[in-house]
Amino acid sequence: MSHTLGIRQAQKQKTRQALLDAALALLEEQSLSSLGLREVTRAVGVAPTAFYRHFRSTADLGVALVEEALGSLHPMIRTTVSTTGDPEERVARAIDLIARHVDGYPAHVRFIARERHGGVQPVREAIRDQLARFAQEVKTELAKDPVARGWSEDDLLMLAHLYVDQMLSTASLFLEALEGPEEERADRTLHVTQLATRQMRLIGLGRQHWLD
Amino acid sequence: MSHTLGIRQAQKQKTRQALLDAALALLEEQSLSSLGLREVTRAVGVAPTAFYRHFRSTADLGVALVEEALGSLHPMIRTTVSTTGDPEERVARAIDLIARHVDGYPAHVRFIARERHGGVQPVREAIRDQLARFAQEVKTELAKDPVARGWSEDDLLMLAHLYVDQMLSTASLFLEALEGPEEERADRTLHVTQLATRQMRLIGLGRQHWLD
DNA sequence: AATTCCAGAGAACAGTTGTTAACTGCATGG
DNA sequence: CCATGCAGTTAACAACTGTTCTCTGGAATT
Repeated sequence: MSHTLGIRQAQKQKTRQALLDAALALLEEQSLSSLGLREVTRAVGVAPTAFYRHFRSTADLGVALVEEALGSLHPMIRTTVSTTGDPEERVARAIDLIARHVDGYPAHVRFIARERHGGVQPVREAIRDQLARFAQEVKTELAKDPVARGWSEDDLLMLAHLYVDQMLSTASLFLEALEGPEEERADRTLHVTQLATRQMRLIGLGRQHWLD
Repeated sequence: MSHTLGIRQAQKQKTRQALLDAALALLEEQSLSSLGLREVTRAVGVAPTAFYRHFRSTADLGVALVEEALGSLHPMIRTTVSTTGDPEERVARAIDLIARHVDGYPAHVRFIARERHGGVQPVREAIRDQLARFAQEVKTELAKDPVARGWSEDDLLMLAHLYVDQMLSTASLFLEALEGPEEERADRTLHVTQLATRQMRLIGLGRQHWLD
């Protein structure tokens, strides 16, 4: 579908990606609202004015980062809350998937956790929209389960939001474990896994007895 | 207990509080990591250098704000998860308490939600510590309930953390409803109340069937 | 081969930032 | 009453910020 783009466009996208990468790295130690455009271009090695060829402002760049961090994550949702296997196995699989994702893309996870309630409105909205999409997808996945018989649409969405929040909370905990000193890492990761497993299990129990 | 402090100390505390108030107001539209010390002193109407008489840095001020926002909240915990009344009534009371608190101190709630995963490490740690204290208090309150018979200490703390996270999430939703346009406020507040009620109810169900 | 386009460079702008030093005036304790 | 302490002021600093305008070299188009 995408015909090979010329040298021109390719080089442009390359610098654009370099700007996004540099920004993401800088955002490990600060918030988006304090990220300066000069700071980003300096890290990439281009002139400050080059920034404007790609983004209107750092807030604009932030919205693009939301897309990069969450946009490609939708296919994963289906497998995370898939219907196959017994409940206990499903919980273990979901948490393992979260742990792996945090391991693979820690900066993305940190960015989302930080800017979800951060100081830049357009970015907050972009994250909220993406998470709402996740909740919708989780909802349609939940609806497939026989346990969902007799559930109202509202209740399904309510539970979906609870799951999405729980996933984010767990991801954030895994990230904190990852940031700590090397020697504590294994212990803390295990601890988070156990905590998250039991919380998910408890929510699952509430789900089973919802219609009593 | 506190003997009346002299004119000198009183005036100092007054400016200190003015700095905290001004900072909190400025933080409604940005994050702490982008808050400048000059910005704060300008808003108060004092010289920039006066700032140093009270705080080493804006990060230091942030830690003081955490104390102000959460420190005085501990007595409320007991009533929020109190043991009296039937489960449904307790849920309603807890959510009503949260809604009232968000109404009374919206800036404090926003600050905590924003800086919990924000870009300033000492502030993150201060919030984490306070929330851990909350969890401990919720845990001892949960332990009083007959339903908690046979629960391990770990499981009690696991549930306590789940409740604390849920409270924060709910508070944040109430805040969003409060920030929206006047005409939507009532509707959105009601919607959040219903959502939070059902989520708490579901967690309560999981709690009841935990030992099956 | 000649022309247009455009990503990035360069220089300059007014305004901002945190931090230092030396000061002033007034409440405080001897 | 007088000497000390200290909250807040004033002035100055080098460094930094976002944004504008002008320019350039090479890819893209004709």
